[in-house]
Amino acid sequence: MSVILIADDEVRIRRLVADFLKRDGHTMLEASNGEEAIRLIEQHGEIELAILDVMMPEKDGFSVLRYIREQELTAKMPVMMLTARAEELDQLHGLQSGADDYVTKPFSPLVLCARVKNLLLRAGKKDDNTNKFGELDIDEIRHEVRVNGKDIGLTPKEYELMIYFKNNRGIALSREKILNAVWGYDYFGDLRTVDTHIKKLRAKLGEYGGKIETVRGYGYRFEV
Amino acid sequence: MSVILIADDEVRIRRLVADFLKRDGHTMLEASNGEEAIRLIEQHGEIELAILDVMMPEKDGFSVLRYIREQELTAKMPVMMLTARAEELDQLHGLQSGADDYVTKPFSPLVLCARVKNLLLRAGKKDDNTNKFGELDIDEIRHEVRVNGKDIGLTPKEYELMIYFKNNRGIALSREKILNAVWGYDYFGDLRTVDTHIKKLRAKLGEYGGKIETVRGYGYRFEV
DNA sequence: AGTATTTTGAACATTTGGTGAACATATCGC
DNA sequence: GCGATATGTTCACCAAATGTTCAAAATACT
Repeated sequence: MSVILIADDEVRIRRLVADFLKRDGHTMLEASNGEEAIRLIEQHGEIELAILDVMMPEKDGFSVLRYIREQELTAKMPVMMLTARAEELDQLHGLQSGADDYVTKPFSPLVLCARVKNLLLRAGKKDDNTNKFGELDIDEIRHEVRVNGKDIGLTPKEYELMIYFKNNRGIALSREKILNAVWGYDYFGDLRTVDTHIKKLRAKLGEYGGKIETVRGYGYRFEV
Repeated sequence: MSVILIADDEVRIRRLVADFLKRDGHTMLEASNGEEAIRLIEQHGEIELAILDVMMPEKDGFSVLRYIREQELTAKMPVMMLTARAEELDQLHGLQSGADDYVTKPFSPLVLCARVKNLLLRAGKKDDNTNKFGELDIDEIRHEVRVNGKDIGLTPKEYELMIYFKNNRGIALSREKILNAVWGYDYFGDLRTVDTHIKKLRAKLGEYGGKIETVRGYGYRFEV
C-alpha cells in the first residue's frame, strides 16, 4: 500500500523488517547507510515513511533525519528511528530530534509492523483509492486494470507504469522521472524505452489510451 | 529550480557540488577560475547564487566577489565562499568581504546543500511560485500555460521562453541574454530567432501578448 | 532444459518544431 | 519627410522529437 524506506547497515535487520512489511502489502526500499538512504529519498519521489537506524556508516540516522526535515518536499514524512540500546532513547527525546517514533533493538517484528501502521494512519495516509475513471478501473487489490469491466492484461512493467501515472495524474512527468520511479534509480537504460511501453500501454487502454498525453519536449502526462 | 554558479579550480570539488545541487533540481554552471566565472556571469543573465572558491588561478574568489558587488545587476546576488582552511575564516569576516555565507573545506555536501537552500530562501528566490497573472496561468506542474483556463499549446521553446520571462518579469532582457538563457550559453544562432519566437508566443498569449513589451534597441520585457 | 512471455533498444516512419532569409512595417535622428 | 536602422511577419526547408515495428535478449514459467 505504501512505499517505505528502511535504512540499516545490518543486513539481517533490514531483511527482517522488509519481509514483514512486504507481507503487509508495502513496497520496500532498502539502504545500507545514510548516504544511500538520502540518495533513495532524492530519487524516489513518493516515499511515505522512513525507518532509520541511528548508527550507520557514512551518515547516521540523525543526519538523514535532519536532511528529511530540511527538504520542503519531505519535511512532513513520518520517520521512525531504530536504536540499539535503551539508554539512547532518553537522549533522543532530549534532543527533540523530530522523529515521529522510536523503537529499540531488539524488537518484535510484529510490534514494529503495528507501529508502522499507526504512523501511516496518523499521517492521514491519503487513501488515494480513486482508481476508477469512467470505465477505466485500476484495481490494486486484484492487481489488474479493467476497461469496460474487462481485464486488459497488462504486463508487470505496464502495470507499474499505470500505477505511477495514476499516482501522479495531472502532472507532467519527464522520461527520466518515469525511469527513476518505475525502473528504479539505478537503472541506466535508454530513455526511449519509456516510449515503447507507453505505446503498448496506450494500445491496451483502448479508448482510454488518449488519456496518456504527450508533453512534447518533456515527457508524458496522465489525464483524468 | 535555480541557476547556480560554482567556481573552483579543483574538478573533484566542482563535480561534487554540482552533482549534489543538480539533484536538488538546480541548474549548474561551472567555472574553473575567476575569469571564467566572470565571463559566465556576464553571459548568463539569471544566475541566482554564486559559490566561489577563495583560491583560484587567474582571479581569486575575492576578485570575483568584488566584481559581482560592483555590477548593479548582480550586486544583490547571494554569494557563498569556499575556503580551504578554518583559519582563513576569521580573516574573511574581518575583511567584511560582503559574502553571504562561508563554508570551509572539507565540507559535507549535504550541509552545503542545506546552506544553499537557506541562502536562496533568504534571497526570496524560492517562493517565486507566482504563476498566475489575471487569467494568465503558468502551470509548471502540468507543464502548460493557460489563458482564460484554456491551454494555449506552447511548443517546447515557447514554453521555456515563457518560464524565463516569468522568472525575470519587469526586467529588460537583451536578445543575447535570452539566447543564452533559453537556448543555452553554447548556442550560436541568429539573434533574430528570438524575435520569431516572441511573435509566436505573443500570438498564442492572445490578449496577454502585449505583456511582452519591446524594449527598442535592446530586447524585450515581460510586464505584469 | 525448454518454452512462453516480457523487455529492450535499434531502425525506420511520421509528426512537429526551429530556424533564418526575405520582405514589410515601424521608429528614430536629422 | 527621408534615409537608416530596428522590429514585425511570413514561410519553406531542415532538424528534432515522438510514434511504431520488430527481432534479439532477458526473464519467468513449467
